[in-house]
Amino acid sequence: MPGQNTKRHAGVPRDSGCLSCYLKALCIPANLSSCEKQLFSQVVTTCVGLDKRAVLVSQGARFDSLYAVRTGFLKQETALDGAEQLLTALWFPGDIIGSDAIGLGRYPGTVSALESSTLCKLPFDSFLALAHELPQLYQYLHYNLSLAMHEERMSLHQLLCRTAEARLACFLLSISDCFRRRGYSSRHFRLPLSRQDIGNYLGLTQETVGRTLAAYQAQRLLRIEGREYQLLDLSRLEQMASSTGRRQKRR
Amino acid sequence: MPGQNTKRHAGVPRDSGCLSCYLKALCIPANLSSCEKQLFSQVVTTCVGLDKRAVLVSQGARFDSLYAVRTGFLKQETALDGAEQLLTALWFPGDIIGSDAIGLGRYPGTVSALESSTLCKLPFDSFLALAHELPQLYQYLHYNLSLAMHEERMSLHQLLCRTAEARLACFLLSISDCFRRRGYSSRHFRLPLSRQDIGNYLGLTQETVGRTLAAYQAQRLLRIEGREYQLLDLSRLEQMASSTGRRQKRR
DNA sequence: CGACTAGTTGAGGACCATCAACAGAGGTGG
DNA sequence: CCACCTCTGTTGATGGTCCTCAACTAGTCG
Repeated sequence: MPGQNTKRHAGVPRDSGCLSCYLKALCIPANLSSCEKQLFSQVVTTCVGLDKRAVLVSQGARFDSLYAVRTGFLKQETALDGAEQLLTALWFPGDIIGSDAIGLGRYPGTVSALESSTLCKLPFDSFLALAHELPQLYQYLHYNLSLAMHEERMSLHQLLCRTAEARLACFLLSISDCFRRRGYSSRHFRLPLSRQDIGNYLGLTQETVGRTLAAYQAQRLLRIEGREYQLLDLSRLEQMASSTGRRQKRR
Repeated sequence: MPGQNTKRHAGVPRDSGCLSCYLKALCIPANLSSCEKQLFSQVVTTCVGLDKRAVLVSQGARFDSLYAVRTGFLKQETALDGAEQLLTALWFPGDIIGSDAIGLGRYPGTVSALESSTLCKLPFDSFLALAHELPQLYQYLHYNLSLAMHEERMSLHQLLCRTAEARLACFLLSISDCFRRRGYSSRHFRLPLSRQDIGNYLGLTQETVGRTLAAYQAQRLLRIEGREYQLLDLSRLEQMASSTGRRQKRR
């Protein structure tokens, strides 16, 4: 349904071979032989390009494909019946979009690009058909779904009983870790999210997010210029992130 | 590792045939033919009995089996480095325990029985071997992992920006729905959790949980006697549960 | 009986949502 | 060029929510 998208790239479908993709160590084919990667490549039908702010899938649309992120940065927003808008997921290069839609049969939120991005589309039917030949693909699916569920559960349960200060520290550190695992700097990165987006992700208001970040800067824990973040004191951030309970005990 | 358990049933291994189990419509074999259920039955090696408070698996133990709940009620507690203790999952009859351990290779929390319970043990190796024959089992796994991830994500993201009042209403309604789906009363049930447990699940303190429940009773929304809960006004509870944002706007 | 656990109640104050006003950046049109 | 709008982010005042600490009751177990 390309018509639904507000903006799109001219669609430069890059050579979509997984063999030559520099993300192959992060993405699905990681533990396939090169012969199997060749097979897998055939499932990757198109390489989708998205401009900044362009919509990949709309909330409620029927699920048919997973997408692997090649370049860029995407978010998922889920609207509830009220005026409420939750930011329910963020994706980096190497991540798979859509694994929360398999069970539901519909995409549970609107996915859009935070920067211009390129993605590999994996039609789920073809994926399952291939998985019948290559059980490693099934395994990949279990392991990753299970791991994602566990990590999501742990981090959200932790956030539930944390102050705004600790929630933001958790958030920045997990973003930092995402960049680190992908070979970028863990201390200096661009995070193209508004204060409002961050607030929607963490269950805080934009004012609180702004004030807390300002307090961090005053304490020389980090430096922010626009949407560029520079983490200056990772160990103290970690300390704040894991500070137990909602409040500091009085002494 | 039965030796790790503090208490156990004498181990009455009931006839473990899935064909005769009255939960078969809820549990994994739901969409298998009766011939395939027969095959599946052979994977279900033992029927484990647990006394109240007995431990099924300890946090950090190596993952080897899923467990299906036949009767009873279980919880998972995860200890973090601090003194923090989170209640990260609850399971009812028909639920599968351990799907958050597949990716990690270890059980992420200590699972114990809130009432005396019986479970079917499904060694994961055998499960995968059988799934190679019966791809429906793989499908079952994907669909349910994906659905569980999505529901967990949505409910926890909602809780993040809700007041104690709304969090508790969400919690009670979701428990009520669990009972309804299993054919029990959705308005009158026994919930063998302490205030502390509920607080650990929702990110609140036991005092706040107690006070909020007392306020509900004063408003005739529900009645509590010990750990018996009777929901008197479901529609107003639903209204509180979905009340948007953290505070009521002033008028 | 004392020891322990689960639950209740009250006082005080930390935390953060809310509302409002404002500043700067970027885009548009005349 | 300027006037105007929108979007994003900042700052301040105010008060509701709920955490913390403490004291107390009731029930259970030895």
